[in-house]
Amino acid sequence: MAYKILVADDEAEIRDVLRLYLEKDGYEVLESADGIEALDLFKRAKPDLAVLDIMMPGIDGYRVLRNIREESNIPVIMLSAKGSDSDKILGLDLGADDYIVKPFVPLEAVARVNSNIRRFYALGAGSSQISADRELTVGVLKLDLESCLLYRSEEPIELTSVEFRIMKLFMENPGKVFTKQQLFEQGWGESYMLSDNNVMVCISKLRAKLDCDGREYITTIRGLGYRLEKNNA
Amino acid sequence: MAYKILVADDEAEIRDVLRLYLEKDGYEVLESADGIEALDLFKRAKPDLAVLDIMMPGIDGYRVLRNIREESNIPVIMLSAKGSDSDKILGLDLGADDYIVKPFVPLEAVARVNSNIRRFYALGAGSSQISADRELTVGVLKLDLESCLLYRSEEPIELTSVEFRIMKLFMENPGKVFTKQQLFEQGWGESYMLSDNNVMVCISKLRAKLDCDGREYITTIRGLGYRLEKNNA
DNA sequence: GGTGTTTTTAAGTTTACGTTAAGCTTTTCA
DNA sequence: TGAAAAGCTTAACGTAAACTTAAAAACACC
Repeated sequence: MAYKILVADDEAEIRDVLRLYLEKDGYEVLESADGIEALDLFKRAKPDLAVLDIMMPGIDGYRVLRNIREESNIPVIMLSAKGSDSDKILGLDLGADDYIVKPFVPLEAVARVNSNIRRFYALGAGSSQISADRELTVGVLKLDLESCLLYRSEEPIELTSVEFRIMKLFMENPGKVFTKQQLFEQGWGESYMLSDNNVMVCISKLRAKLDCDGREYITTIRGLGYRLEKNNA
Repeated sequence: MAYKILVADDEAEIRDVLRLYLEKDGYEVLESADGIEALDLFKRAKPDLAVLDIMMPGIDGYRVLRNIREESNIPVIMLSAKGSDSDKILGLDLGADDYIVKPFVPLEAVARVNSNIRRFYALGAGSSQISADRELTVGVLKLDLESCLLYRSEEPIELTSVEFRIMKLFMENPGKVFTKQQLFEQGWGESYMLSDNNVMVCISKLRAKLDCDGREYITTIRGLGYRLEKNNA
């Protein structure tokens, strides 16, 4: 389920920009134009993170923060117009987790939201550390996902980042055939493969690293793709 | 038999994250949402280690800690919202073994649990050592957490604060690859990395300090990050 | 408030990875 | 049997990433 982000700022423009960017990143955005509305929304909707402007009519951002902190530890990012350090310190002392100075680059704001969500909930897209095991084993091959090292019966083999991602896919699905297109997407993170030669070179290098001769580990299925053998020697 | 870890926090999210990570590491997890429940569970289930949030409804973490200490020396790790050092000192004075500041990186929490379990139960079960680890050792490298000095086979090396935090992360997870983003968060305590050059300069300085030549200690994995070698000379 | 240290910034250099291309090998099917 | 297609391998190359250095800025400690 999408994380809910509470955005409190009296300027509609800021709210719009943040909404645009945050929704593009898959967040659900709740807006409020002042502190009272923000607190109300916080209590009703239970957002997962709050972005609070400091200067708002009615209740200012600090007081919203204090109120939030009385009952929750969710990440709170403060927004401030002036860049004076005293603001920063005050905000962080009151329990804010991060700080953005206006005017800001939208991408920075989104990066900070992402990062705080990731830190606090540790479930963000891309960090598959939770669901993933720490190592994968197929026959005598073992891939250590922490050190990014491949072992062939205890002997360590250094991999490049592309090789690592491809080996990971293979070892998560031993015995399964992957097309060059699939391997390309996994290794390069892009979908437009202008030539399949890249993949072939990579497989070639991998085979050289894995195996002095023969082809015991990665089998070619002509016309289809490649497969990591389940029961390797 | 699996070690039993008592996790007491009023936020379900925190409990969930900790449960997920701890069970991944083979622990049995007992949850409680407030202090009363925590004490009850402590008496009934006899956990091997407790993680206690300080701010809980009803009985707070400090009082739970005091109650536990009246009859047991098991390792206790306190959880506190981003905070003042006085909290930290109070907790440690009351007999806590370690301290985690929210928001925390789950992996750090697990590392601390591991470390406290190892220390307390490794040599002669239940030996009454209460103080936390004060040094980390990886091969010939030793990091003294009190003096913030790094030793390479007895030879002391001065570190700056950023270098220290990064070395600490490395040495708590020897062999593990960290991205520049992760190193930045650890070293600078901030989430938004404007440029990765900082991290590279820091690694460069560290390598210069560690090692007159070569690259035996910190390895670059291009496209992924850096790794402290487990078995350094 | 001045001085020494740490961190940031910026620019120039180096390096290693992925790309490309060309020639080779294997497989398939007329 | 042989030609075409698919796959393989190698080595040179270009480039983006990583590295290094020095100077500027920020910071911390007297």
